[in-house]
Amino acid sequence: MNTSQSDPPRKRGRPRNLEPSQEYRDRLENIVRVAADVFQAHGYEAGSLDDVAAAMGLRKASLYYYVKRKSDLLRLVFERAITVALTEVETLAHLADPRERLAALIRHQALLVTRDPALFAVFFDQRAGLEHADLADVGRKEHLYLRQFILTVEAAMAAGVIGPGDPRLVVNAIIGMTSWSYKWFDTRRDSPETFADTCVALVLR
Amino acid sequence: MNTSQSDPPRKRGRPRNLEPSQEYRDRLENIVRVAADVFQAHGYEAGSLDDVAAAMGLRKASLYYYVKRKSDLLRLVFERAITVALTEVETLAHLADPRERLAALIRHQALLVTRDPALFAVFFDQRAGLEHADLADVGRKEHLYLRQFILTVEAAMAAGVIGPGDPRLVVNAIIGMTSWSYKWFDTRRDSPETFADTCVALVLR
DNA sequence: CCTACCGATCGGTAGG
DNA sequence: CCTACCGATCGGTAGG
Repeated sequence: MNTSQSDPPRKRGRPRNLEPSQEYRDRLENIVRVAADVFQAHGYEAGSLDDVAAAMGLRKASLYYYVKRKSDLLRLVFERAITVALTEVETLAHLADPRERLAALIRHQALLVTRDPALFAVFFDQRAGLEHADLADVGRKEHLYLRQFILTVEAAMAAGVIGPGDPRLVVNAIIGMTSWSYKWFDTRRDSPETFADTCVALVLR
Repeated sequence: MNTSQSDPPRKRGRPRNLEPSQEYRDRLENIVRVAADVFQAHGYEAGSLDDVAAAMGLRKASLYYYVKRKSDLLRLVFERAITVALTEVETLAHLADPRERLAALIRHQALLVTRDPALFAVFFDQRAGLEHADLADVGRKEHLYLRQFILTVEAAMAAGVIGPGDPRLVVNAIIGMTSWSYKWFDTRRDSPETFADTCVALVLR
């Protein structure tokens, strides 16, 4: 099969297209942003590739130059949300004081969602559209996130910073308090910082 | 137009089919229940009438014996949710003690959602599918509900039961804490009462 | 409550 | 990145 008779022991075949161009990556990033808006407005199943393409000034078939399937778009939206969510949370895990750590986690979660409500609307509501493997991947990463919360709430309970109770129920209550903001938060009118402070003050007296 | 020449001054024309039969109403209630499940699983737009009909052992066209349009099904799901939500809340409004009233509202909201998470999943996530007039109607009724919450939180702040802050933000935080349960609550494993107590204890120390 | 059917739209492919 | 097209499925109607 190797028709070339040259000797240099370099890689065989055509050199891989290692790096997609900057334009390609920028355009894909825009497509993902637009897809998040479409999936938020109509849901994943009902949000069509025609909608996404039209908002980008493209034809539907051209999207297949960037992704292989519709579900790739949803996966990319989720990857963006998870990346944003997980990067900071690992530094917060090292805060020693339970009260300080819990406050930082609540604050982080409130800021996260209120800074891009449309992105997290898809993250929270459109999980059913993910392929099986992608769903499992999201579940694993979310588990890491939740574990930090559980450990911190347990520490806060042990330190008497918050009252006793089932940590799982308390964590879900706190996550709900902050996450729910994607449904009502008005980026033009409300301040993420003020809301974050409100949530912290409500839980930590 | 009146071809009848008889004299008794009774109602003209064929007597109106005043009351739908009990079987009809039972069957419609089942259809609404099934529709809620379908709209929860696939979203309103993507959830098909074929899905609903199949789950009822009917053909799609037969659903049009019960409703005129697909959106009627969504409206009926919303009407059920709102009816359940609003009936009890008016009695709670008359509790004099701010602390007691706030505790009762939080408890009511937590029990409401955890007792039928699938129903409220549609109520909270599928609003975009409603016809314009139905959406306005839901908005009006929800406003009444929220006003009770705002007034109660303001009274609780004035009484020093909870810390100061923007009542709108605090109410949204509390509503989020309780409503979010539709996403994680497992009816077979978790107790609505325990969760309601947890929420009350988290806000009222 | 059924069979049969309509026009519109869907995700995806062929081939350039 | 395009035009042209595929089979499948959608909400809804005709007519019984």
